[in-house]
Amino acid sequence: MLSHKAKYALKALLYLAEQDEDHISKTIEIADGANIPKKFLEQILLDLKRGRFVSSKQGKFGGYYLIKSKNDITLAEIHRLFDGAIALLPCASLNFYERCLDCKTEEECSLRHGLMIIRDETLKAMQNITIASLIKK
Amino acid sequence: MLSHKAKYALKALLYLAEQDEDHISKTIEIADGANIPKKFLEQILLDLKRGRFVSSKQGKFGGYYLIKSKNDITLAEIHRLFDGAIALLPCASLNFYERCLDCKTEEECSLRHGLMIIRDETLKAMQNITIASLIKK
DNA sequence: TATAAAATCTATCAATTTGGTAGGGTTTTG
DNA sequence: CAAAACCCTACCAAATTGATAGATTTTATA
Repeated sequence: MLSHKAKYALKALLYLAEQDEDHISKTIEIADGANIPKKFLEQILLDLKRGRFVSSKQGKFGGYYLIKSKNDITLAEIHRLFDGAIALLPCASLNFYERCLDCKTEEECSLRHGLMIIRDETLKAMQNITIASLIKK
Repeated sequence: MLSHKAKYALKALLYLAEQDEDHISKTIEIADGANIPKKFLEQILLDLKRGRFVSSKQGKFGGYYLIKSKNDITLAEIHRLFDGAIALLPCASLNFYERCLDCKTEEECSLRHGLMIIRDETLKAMQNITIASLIKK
């Protein structure tokens, strides 16, 4: 399941993607528009900025805006940024790999192969869902 | 990600599936064989029993055994039993549906449609991974 | 029938994660 | 120069997770 953070991030990105080109959105505007607690949203927007999905302008009339095309922001990326691995176990993960400590031998654990198949399928599907694809319905 | 419970459950089922037909496995035997903390495994086996994947015999020479074919136990079922919904949000779930409370209108939330696509793909993949498929490698 | 072995039940617990809130500080700009 | 916004750090309560502990019930058999 997605965390609230990831869900809010997607909704915030959706909000930004729906604005006119060159429009800068204030935090409070996004919070109201997407129904997200403002202070919580602040942290999320900072994460999105660190992830180079959005950028910001400070000072009066400042705010946030997309710096990545809505066609290029995928569910997979947002999931990884906020919720980490897409695979079901760390030993089957591409980006968050860790060895299974409870597997007796150092060989592959019995689950790994199957979970890598799941990961590939899920990843493929998640890379197909973009912010743009969520808008046009 | 899978919880330890779900992971241990899969490993325990794998262990049981690899035994001879009619063999009854004691908890301690499964715990040692699959490297699972014994007391924790006890709870998991009870859950698997309630889920009708295994049955048990009490008393001396008792233990656990599969009552569902290893070809019919899927990753999807184990995920649902221990970790709940497969969908990324409750509003996109088949078995654990709940309305999005933070969506302003009562209509579908903007994420729902995309997440249902992911759910379908993931579910299909997870239903293809059975205990039997994990054994033959 | 006593006893040993095994499942089963009920409670508890520490650590971590989650979903926030609070309160400032810093930077920019009218 | 002050307002408006970003930015940062800390804290907090509730829930979840990953167990452990101990008592009880059931069963086979010596």
